[in-house]
Amino acid sequence: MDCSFPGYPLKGACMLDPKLLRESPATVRAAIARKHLDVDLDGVIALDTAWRALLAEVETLRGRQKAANHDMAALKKGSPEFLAKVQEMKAVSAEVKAKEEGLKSLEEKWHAAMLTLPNIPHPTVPDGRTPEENRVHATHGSPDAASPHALPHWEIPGFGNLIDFPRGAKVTGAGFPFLIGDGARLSRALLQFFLEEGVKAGYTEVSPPIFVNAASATATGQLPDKEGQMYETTPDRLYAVPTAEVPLTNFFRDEILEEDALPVLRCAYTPCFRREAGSYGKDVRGLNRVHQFDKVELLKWVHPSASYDELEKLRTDAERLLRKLELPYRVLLMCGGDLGFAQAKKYDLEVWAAGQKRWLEVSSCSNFEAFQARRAQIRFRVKATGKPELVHTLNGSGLAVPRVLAALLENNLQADGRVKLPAALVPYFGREHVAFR
RNA sequence: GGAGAGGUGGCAGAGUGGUCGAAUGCGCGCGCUUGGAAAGCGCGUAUACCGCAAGGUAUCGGGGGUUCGAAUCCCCCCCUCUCCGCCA
Repeated sequence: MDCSFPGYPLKGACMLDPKLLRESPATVRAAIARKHLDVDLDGVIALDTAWRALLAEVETLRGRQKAANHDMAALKKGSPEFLAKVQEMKAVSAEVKAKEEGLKSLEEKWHAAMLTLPNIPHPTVPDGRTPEENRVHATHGSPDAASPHALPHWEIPGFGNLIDFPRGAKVTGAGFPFLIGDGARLSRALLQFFLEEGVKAGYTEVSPPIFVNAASATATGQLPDKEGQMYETTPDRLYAVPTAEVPLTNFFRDEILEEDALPVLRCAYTPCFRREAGSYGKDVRGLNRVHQFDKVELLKWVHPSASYDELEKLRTDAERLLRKLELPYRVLLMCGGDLGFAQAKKYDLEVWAAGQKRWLEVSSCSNFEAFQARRAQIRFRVKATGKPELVHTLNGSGLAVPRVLAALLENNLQADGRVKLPAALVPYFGREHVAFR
């Protein structure tokens, strides 16, 4: 039930273009430096060279086999010439077998090594190593404008009536809260609002499977690097999706689209499941970090020439949601060190949570250029040449529900203990106020 | 879950051990023909990798095996369809 994995990703699909490594290793070296990664580039290059040399040897031998095969077809079976040829080719066959074994193991090493090479950051990505060095690209609304009654959402009187962590922990485990009454209703209203806005912005709504197989998780990079971060099912070895990005991106895996079809815009709501292994600390309180949460994801498959325009539009589409919700937020342009392995450029949207007095990430809008597309083999046919070329993929949250919900509760808490909802949400929620009892 | 039938190029569909990257048809592209079109005729029409190039190699659902040689034989897996069972 593992869909011929792990054979799948070895079919020549790696993330960075091997040609780039050969023709411009300096570019790759610079990218590694800008992302502050520790990669043995020289080792990768050595493996690549060795692999190519051995491949040439094996192919030459196979060529001999093929030629002999051709000759033997013309010979009389069982004739002395034929039998001599068989003897001769037995030796070649043994040699091919031995070398192929070496090639296979070398190829695996080569592939693993190639997977350590990160995507190249875009020139507009600022230098920097830590999150503190991300550039504040824009700020909208003022944190000071939030309610003077603001409290961290978990301290709001009656919060437990809307979001029940203890019972969630009893039933499932820590980080799996129940949403009840207005909590559940507000969450649903937000989802509905996000989806409707996504559709209005031109994204086609999709409801994808929320379990994926290993091949899909590999194509989008969850495997093998983040294996421990996903929930895995037994006995079918399916993975609960950490984001809709995974099933959505894989929709076109191993396909060639028509150039006219680009860009393809899609949005999807899914619950998202994350083990969050190893992330403890004070930022995990309340809804800030949970193992299951609802999110609408925005996805784009675009022509390479358009991907940076599309990134700006994607960011704008996500921002619009926060504006309509009248939440103060800021846009961060991620620096090289905080960019992420697969991204060429990334904006984070952070909403102001007035009770906690801190910014919460609610969206991350990224251009992967051809990095994901290469691994997932998603291409389009260039009309002028008839040849396939990799698409560029982008994605961004639009948006993650729990933190938005938290910010709404904190920022709009009134003296009477109720929360007043922004006008845009009222049609979806059905009332103007959230009550905690 | 049980039983059976299948998975070959954009599609349909041949091919049961060798000269098969794969007949034929459709579709598509270019050209001829035509006042123009249809028909007809001719040519072309997968992807990836290696190579400066010439060229080579791989791929017939996936993986493994037998063999000098596998689309073709053997084993395992996946998927689709039909019937039965079960079920929201």
